Amino acid sequence: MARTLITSAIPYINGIKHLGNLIGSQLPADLYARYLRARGQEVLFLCATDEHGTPAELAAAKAGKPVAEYCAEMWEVQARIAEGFRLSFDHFGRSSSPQNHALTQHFAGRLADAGLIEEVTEKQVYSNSDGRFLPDRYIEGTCPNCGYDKARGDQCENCTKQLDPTDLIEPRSAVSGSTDLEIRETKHLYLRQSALRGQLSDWIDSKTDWPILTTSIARKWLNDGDGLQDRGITRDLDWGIPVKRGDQDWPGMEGKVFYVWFDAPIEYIACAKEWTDAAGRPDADWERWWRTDKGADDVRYVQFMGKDNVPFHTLSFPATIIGSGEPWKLVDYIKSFNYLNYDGGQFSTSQGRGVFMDQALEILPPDYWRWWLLSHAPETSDSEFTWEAFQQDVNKDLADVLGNFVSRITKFCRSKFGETVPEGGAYGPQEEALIAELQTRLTAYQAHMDAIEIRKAAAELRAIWVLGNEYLQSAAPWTAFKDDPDRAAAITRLALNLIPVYATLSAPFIPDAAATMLESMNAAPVWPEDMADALGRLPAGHGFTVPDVLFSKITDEAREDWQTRFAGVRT
RNA sequence: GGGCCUGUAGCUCAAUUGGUUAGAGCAGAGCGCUCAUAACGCUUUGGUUGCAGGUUCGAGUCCUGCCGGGCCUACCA
Repeated sequence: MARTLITSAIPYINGIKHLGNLIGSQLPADLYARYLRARGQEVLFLCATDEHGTPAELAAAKAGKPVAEYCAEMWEVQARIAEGFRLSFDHFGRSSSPQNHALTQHFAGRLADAGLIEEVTEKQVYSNSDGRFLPDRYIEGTCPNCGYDKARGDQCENCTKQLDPTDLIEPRSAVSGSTDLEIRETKHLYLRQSALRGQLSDWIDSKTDWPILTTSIARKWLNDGDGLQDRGITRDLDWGIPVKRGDQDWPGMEGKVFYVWFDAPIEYIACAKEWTDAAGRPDADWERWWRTDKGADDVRYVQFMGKDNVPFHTLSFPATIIGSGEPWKLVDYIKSFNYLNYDGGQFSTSQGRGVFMDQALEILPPDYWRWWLLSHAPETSDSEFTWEAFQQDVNKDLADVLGNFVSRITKFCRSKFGETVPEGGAYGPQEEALIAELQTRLTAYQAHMDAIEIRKAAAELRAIWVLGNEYLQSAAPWTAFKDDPDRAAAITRLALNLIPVYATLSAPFIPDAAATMLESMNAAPVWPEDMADALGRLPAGHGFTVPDVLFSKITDEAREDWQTRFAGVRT
């Protein structure tokens, strides 16, 4: 059986993510995982929280909590919200897990043994009053170029000039505002990515089926200037994975931790071990997904991420894996996304602009969000969320086209034949034409889903829903019932059979509604490989119940209310 | 500054990689139906494909320039 390993970019720990983050990786990954499972594939779908780094420490300090405690709490919050959106992770891990500590240290040791680690002494800005080294962008000051007084140490946002922290006039800590800064020497480990440039370049060149967005970003980094640069993989922080060489201490690196971008992708692997450890299962059970020498050579590995994550997934992480010299699974396909904007601007976590995942679930069930976000996934360019479009699209697609179809045929049947699939009549030319059309569209739908063309798949699915309404309109069982009840029975029987088919096909997008549809029809989710077959599955005499309204509509009042409520900044 | 992406109907997006008359959904207009969540179906109005050149028998698609939007630019993650 085909096997697919799916990972979603792991969300950072410092707060609740917004809808732009959701559609950028977790939601499309979930769609694909659910689809492949429905097609009978064995799937391992992993995600986790990304917990290390300066922002996590600062967020914890702001919350007045030890960073470990803060992260544990935020992991709970994110895990609960993920459940709320029905994200079907096989395991939702933590980059701070013991498994990731051990594995990250293991990789560092292997890379060092391979001669791919270099120790570099460099100068960093240290803030005495904050008691910490500060990353360049956490230093603020006046731009020497344009005079902007909130320029960051890496770049001035006003004139876009790239800066060094020492360029700033009157530099201060962005954390505390303190000007008590000094330059200190510190030693760090660098991953010699430049030594792997040829291998990485060949590997990227072999990925001819990848989106141009993905490969062009990778090539830019490979070829820009002097080519791929070596990268520091350690930091002077308290919170993180202590620098070790395998299980040995690393002389001279005491008190330092690995850089978050070094350990975060490794968590994709460690997460699989967390998954089997939690169930008390042997390592072989996760290694068959990750080690090509232990059964993973037939696994297809697909990653989902926003475009900002592409360099780390196309270069840094593969450099870690290739450099280790061990037979770990490399990614086979990367699906990357552009950004979702909010009502004319960007969603912003730091500015609290837009709709956040917890708020979204407070006002509407997950299927509404899933459908709209997925059917508008920013695949080719940035896309935009507006409340008007959201209301209009969701009401039309979910309530009018799909929900009302289920409602009209179940209620028609109940009033004329009772809550039982009616007996009598036979499928004729009209039914054959419908089945042929469904089969054609099903093939297209599957092709789009296989190719992870999400918007196209959503459009095709919607077209499949529309076929049900077209059929009812032209077959008009309410007319036939008057002088040919057998004919009306056959039409009704077919239309009722559409419900479990629609539920099964729609489940990756709208799992809750799909479950309700199946439950009300007393049916099981069976993928309709053959439409004629699938539409005969509910036989005459099969009992069902008319479901409650599947999707109630978003009223103008509610939309206006939300529009106002989410216009400002989250407090 | 450099690199990459992008610009198609009022809105959101297609267009088999250079091939006939540029297509869908929504919104608008008209008609039909009465099973249904005032839902559904049919028909229909919208286009100098950002602008200006060029290559070609043929350009939304390729080339050049310009204009607009976006992303990245290696210590945020």
